[in-house]
Order: sequence, then C-alpha cells, then structure tokens
Amino acid sequence: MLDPKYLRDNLEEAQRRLATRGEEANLAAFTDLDRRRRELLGESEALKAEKNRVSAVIGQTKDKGAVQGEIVRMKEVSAQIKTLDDELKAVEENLQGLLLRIPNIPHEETPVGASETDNREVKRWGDLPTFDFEPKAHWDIGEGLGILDFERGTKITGTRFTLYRGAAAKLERALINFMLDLHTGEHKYVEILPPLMVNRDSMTGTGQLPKFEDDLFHLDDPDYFLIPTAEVPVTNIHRNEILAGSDLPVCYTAYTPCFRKEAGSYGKDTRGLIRQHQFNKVELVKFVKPEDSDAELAQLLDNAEEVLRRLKLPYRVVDLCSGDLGFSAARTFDIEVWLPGQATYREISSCSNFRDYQARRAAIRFRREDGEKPELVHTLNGSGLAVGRTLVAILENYQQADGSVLVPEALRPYLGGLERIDKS
RNA sequence: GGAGAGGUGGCCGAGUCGGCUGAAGGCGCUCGCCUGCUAAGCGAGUGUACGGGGUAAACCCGUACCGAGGGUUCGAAUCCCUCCCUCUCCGCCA
Repeated sequence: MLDPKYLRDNLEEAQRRLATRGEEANLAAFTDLDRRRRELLGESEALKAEKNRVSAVIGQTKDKGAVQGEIVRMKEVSAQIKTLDDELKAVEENLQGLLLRIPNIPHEETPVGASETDNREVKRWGDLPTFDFEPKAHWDIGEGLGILDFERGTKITGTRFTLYRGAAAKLERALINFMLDLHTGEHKYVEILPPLMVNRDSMTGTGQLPKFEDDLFHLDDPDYFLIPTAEVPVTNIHRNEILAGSDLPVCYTAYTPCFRKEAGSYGKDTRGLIRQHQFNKVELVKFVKPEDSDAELAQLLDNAEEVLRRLKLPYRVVDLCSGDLGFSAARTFDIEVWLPGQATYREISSCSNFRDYQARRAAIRFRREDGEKPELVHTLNGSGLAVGRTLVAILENYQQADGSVLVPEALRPYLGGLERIDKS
C-alpha cells in the first residue's frame, strides 16, 4: 500500500510514476475520499469529546434530576455520532479498498518500458553448452528416461500436474536440500517450514488480495488459500510486529510447494514442467532497514545466482522494466536460465524489493533504538530457486547423446554419489 | 467432534453493584542519584494508530484501542449477542 500522506502531498508525481506501469490509477477518487474522511473524523471526534466531558459530569452528579436535560442532549449527540461514524466507516472501507488496489511505485532506477521487450539485460554468466546432436526438450528426456509421467499426472488430477518417479523425484529432493544447505550454511538465512494454507489477512498483507483472488486456489471451509509462493507465509511471520533494529536484517529461507491457478495462461507452456499448478520452490525473504534495501536486493540476487553457478547452469539477469513489474514490487531482477531444448532463457527466479509497500499493508515495523518511533521495514524476496525449473535446466543442459543425463557435481553428494541418470 | 476454563500494556497480574482506569501492583527496560567491585537502594520515565496545531524536530490538544465485530446506556475492560483464538479433559488421528 502506498503512504496516504505521500499521495495527499504528491498526487501528480504519484500519478506520473504509476503511469509508467501502464496502469491508470484512480487518484482523483483517493483525494475525494481522503478529504471526506478527515471531515467526518473531525466532526465525529469533536462530538465525542463533548460527550465524554458531559458524561463525566453526569457521573459525578448525585441528583440525576438536575442533569436530566444533559442526559437527553447527550442521547441526541450519541445519535449524531452514530450517523457520522456509519458514513465514516463506509468512506474508510472505500478508501482502503482503493488503496489496496493501487500497485507500488517503481524504483527510481527501474527502467521505464511497456512490456517484457523493454527489460534490460544486465548480466550473462556461463558458456552455453554445445551438442553434437539435436538437444531435446526436457519432456522428451524425462519421458525417455521414464522419470517424468505427464499423462498419469493428468489422470490423477488434471492438466498442469506431473508425476515424478525414481531419479526425477530424487533429483527434485536433492535440489531442495542443496539449495537450503547453501542458503542456511553459507548465506546465513534461517530455515522456515511455514503453513501451506493462509488466511485472507496474510494474502492481503503481501498483495495477492484483494486484486488477484482469481489466481489462487481457495478452500471454502475454512476460508483459507493455498500459498502461491512461500513469500506469503514467510513475510507474514512478522505481520503486526515491531522488530528490534539491532535484529535487522532478518533473513529467512523456506522450501514449500506453491499452488497457482495460472488463470489466463491457457495454451502457454502446456508441455512439460515449466508452468504447473503445483511446483516446488525455495524462497529467500528479508526484512531490512529502508536505507539498506537496495544493497540487500543485490545480495539476495547474488545468493540466488550462486545456486546456478554451483550447478554450472548458464543464465542471465534481467532488470524488469516498469511495465513488467509485479503489483507489489518497486524493483525486480529476474534470473533466466538457459534451456537448450528450447534454445532460450527462461525465468527461474524473481528477486524483488518491495520497499515499504508490503510492510505498510502488513504493519511490519522496527525500532532503531529503544524509545524511538517505530518505522516500516523494507521487505524483499526472491526465488532461490524454482526447483522444478532447475530440474528442467539440468535435464536439458546435461543431456547426453544416448538419452542419459549427467548429474552436476555439486548435487552428487545429495544423490549417493550418482553421476548419471540412465533409463531405469 | 463433545465438555469445561480463559483471552487486559514488553511480560506477569488486579479491576468491586458499569462512571477521574490508558488502565492498580509487580517484573523488565531507559535516564539520573547513591555505591571500593558485584548486588541492593532511591527518584523520574516507559504503548500504538488516526486527526488537528506546531514544524527541522521537540512538543501540545483531541479521538480510538483491555481477542474481533455488533448491541444496551448520558457513560462499558466491566452487561447482552455473534465470531475468532488459547488452555484442560474426553474422543479421533500422522
């Protein structure tokens, strides 16, 4: 959520910067509601002050007959307050609803652009593998080895669900452990195993609600949602809390399955593991002081990149332009891994600085020193990495002419020393 | 799922037949005093949000908040209703 005070004082600037997202924010409505709210609040509070004062007098008066007139008058005042508060409540609900639907303002350094094509490539790492045969797509490799079963996944549940068996299942598990060990052991993140279902407040805190309910799997009873990313439960760990400044930065990593409806992506990536309704991801989440968030994002991004470097998978980093930015993010770097089967780079991680946008929604604050006013933290998160897509990248980059797949050296200790996946 | 108990400030814990209780008391914490060291002792202070004033701040005024939301009342932490959560026992279960 944007700061209402900032909007009040810098309406044109906010409008202009939000416009770079290609989205028209209804800021005129904000101005009207905000003004009306303050009018009503002023009137209501003045009457409450009067009521409190007179009620105290009535309480001290023994002879109630002498204050009968005041009692009658206060009855009337209470009725007026009720009327004002009813309207105030409606105005505040509208205002809140409006603010919750306005996306974050892009970072000053976010490239301005309309879409994906305007994203700025900032880095390439690794040499692209060469093959003396036509490299296959991962779905062919996986089916050929008998380790990915797309048909049965669909039979058991439906489209965009896949059954892993044997080496693929083990490889997925090895990747999860490898990533968590790296981030907890060398990058000093604290491992979290959060709930996979969350309530509405949590979804609102990170920005999935109220605008993107259609993208989420929902349980009717109780009214819970399946998490689309560990960002949601992990960021909400500190919702409505005031952290000690000396504890920042707080860094968490969590492995969780993620559930997404992928509404509106019909026909896209229908083959293979790229776009599933359920996938595994290791997430990195940070709570930091505002002045540190740019540097912390750079570090988080590097922590995610390190996974690919250890696996020797070629990748590039892209600075997302304003038009391609997610709803809550101010700045986002995507890491895209090379997929030889499709001869293209595909997103495998998205690392973002949300600044105080989520912190304001979720009331996540910190105190620099004892006795000082609480301030909003900055929140960051990024995939470290999407596990299923990492498996895809390994299958495609490490595939051999005979259909087998070499295991990256860094993963072998996690697979009992296994060097190669053969048809089983 | 059944039965019972309970949700008050950073923590513990009082709140009588509804009225100077933002909330006793204790602990913790901060500052000052005292003190060979440590410990103890003395004094003062110690929530958040919103609105208004003042603005570089400090600060001042008002309102709200005793799990959440409604209701009764001139007035509710205290009474009534609904919901949520926690604990204990039973049942069930990985």
